[in-house]
Amino acid sequence: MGVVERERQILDGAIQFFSVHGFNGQLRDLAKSIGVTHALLYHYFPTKQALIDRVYLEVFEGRWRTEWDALLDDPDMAVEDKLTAFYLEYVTITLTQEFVRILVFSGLTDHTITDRFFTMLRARLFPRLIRETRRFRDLVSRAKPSEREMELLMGLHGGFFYISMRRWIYAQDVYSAGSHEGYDEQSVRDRVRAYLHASRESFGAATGTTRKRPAKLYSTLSMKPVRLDR
Amino acid sequence: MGVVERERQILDGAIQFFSVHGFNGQLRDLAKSIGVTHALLYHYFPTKQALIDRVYLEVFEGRWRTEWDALLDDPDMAVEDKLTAFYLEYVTITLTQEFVRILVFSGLTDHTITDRFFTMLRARLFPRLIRETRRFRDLVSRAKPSEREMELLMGLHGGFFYISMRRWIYAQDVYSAGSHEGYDEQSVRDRVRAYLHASRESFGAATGTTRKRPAKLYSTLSMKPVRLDR
DNA sequence: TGAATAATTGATCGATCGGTAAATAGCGTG
DNA sequence: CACGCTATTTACCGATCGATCAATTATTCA
Repeated sequence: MGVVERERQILDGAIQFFSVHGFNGQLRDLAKSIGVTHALLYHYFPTKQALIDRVYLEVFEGRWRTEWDALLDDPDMAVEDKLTAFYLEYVTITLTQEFVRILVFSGLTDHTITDRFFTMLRARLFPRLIRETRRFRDLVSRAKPSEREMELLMGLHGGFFYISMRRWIYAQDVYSAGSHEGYDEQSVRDRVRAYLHASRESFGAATGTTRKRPAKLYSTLSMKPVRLDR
Repeated sequence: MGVVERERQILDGAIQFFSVHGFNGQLRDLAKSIGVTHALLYHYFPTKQALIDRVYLEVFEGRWRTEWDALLDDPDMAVEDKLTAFYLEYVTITLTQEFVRILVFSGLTDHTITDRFFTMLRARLFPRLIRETRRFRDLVSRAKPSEREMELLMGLHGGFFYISMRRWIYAQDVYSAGSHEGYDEQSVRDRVRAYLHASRESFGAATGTTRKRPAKLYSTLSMKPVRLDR
C-alpha cells in the first residue's frame, strides 16, 4: 500500500479508535483494528504522542465551516431563521461522535484542543450571535456583552451541546424523528425562539450610549463586515 | 489509624484523585497523594475495580436531595420561582467537580454511573419539570410528554449542565459574579423564564383530551402526590 | 510488660505497553 | 531474473502497574 494511503488509513483508524477508547488505548489494539502490527505505526509516526497530535489536528481543522461566517453575517436573513439554520448544521456537522468525544477526552486531561476550540468560538461565533441577538431586539451596539447577556447565550449554546453529550457520551438515544436524519428543526427553532424572546424581554430597549434603529431599516441595511471585538 | 477512618480517607482521596486523573490513574500515585504505600490500599479494597465501584457509589448516592422532590411538588410556589430555586441548587450541589468529572469519565467508558443517573433524572426530575411546565401554561395532564416538549426541556437542562462542563471539563472561568459563591440567580431565572414562556408560546392552549383549569384554582389546589409516569 | 493482633511496608511477580531493530515479504525496474 | 528499495512483521527491551506476600512496625489488652 502507498505511503500516503496507509497514513490516511492509520489516521482515520486512530481518530475512530481514540474517540472510543481514549488516548490511553493501546497502540496494539489500534493496529489490530486497522489490520496491521503495532510496529508498523512507528513507520509512519515517530511516537504515540505524535500520532495523537495529528489526530487532534485532524478532528479540529475544518470543523468550522467558513460558510457559517457568511451565514451569520447575512443582513437579509431573519435572525430567528439564521440561528436556526446555523445550529441545525452545527449540531450535525461539528458535534459528531469523533469530535465531541475527543474534545471531551482532551478536556479531561490536557486542554489543548478544548482551549483552541473555545478560543475559536469566542472569536468567530459568540460575538456574531450576540450581535444578531441585539439586532433581533432592534439594537446595534459594539459594546462588550454583559455577563448576563453572555450567560443567556451560553444557555442556548450549551443546550445544543448537551444533545451531543447525550448522544456520544451518555449513549442515550436522542430525539431524531425530524426531517433529515440529523436533529429536528422544530426543536432547534423552539429553543432559538425561546432564547431570542427572552433576550428581548430581559434586555428589551436600548438605553444610554447604545443606539437604537428601526428594525425595518436595520434589517435591510447591509452590515459592514463586523470587527469581532476581541 | 483506625480501620474506618483509614477507609474513609482512602475513599475521599480516591474520589479526588480519580476525578482528576481518571480511572487509568495509578494506584501508586493515589496512595502517594494520601501518604501511604499502594500495597496498603489492598488491605482495604480487594482490587482496583472494587475501589472504583465504591467511588462510583459514593459520588452517586445522596446526590439527589430528597427536599427537591418536595420543592418541585409544592403547589403554592410559583413555577418560575420553583424552577429557579431548584436549578440554582442543582448546579451548585449536584454538579460539583468530582461528580461531573467522574460522571463524564464514566460516560466515556462503561456507562454504569451515567445510566443510573439518567434513570434517576427520568424518574424523579423530568416528569416533575414537565408537569410544572404544563402547570405554568394552566394545563394539567398526565399525558406522556411529546418529544418536542421534552427537547425544549432538554434545552433548559442541558444549558445548566453546560455550566459545569465549562467549569470542570474545559477549565474555563465561568460567570460567578452572583450573590452566593455559586452560580448567579439572575442568569438562572433568565433561562427559566425563557423556557417557560417558550413553552407557553409553542404549546399554548390545551386541546383534545387534555383538561384545562383556571390558573388560580389550580395553583392553590393541593396537588396529589403525583405518580411519576414511568 | 509482653504476647497477640492489626496496620503498614518493601520486595517481587507477571502482564501490559511504548518503543526499537533486525529479519522478511512485496514490488518496481533494468 | 536479480537487484534495490520500501512496506511490514517478528522478536525483544525496559518501564509501568495491578496484585501478592512475607517482613516489620504500631496498637491493644491481659
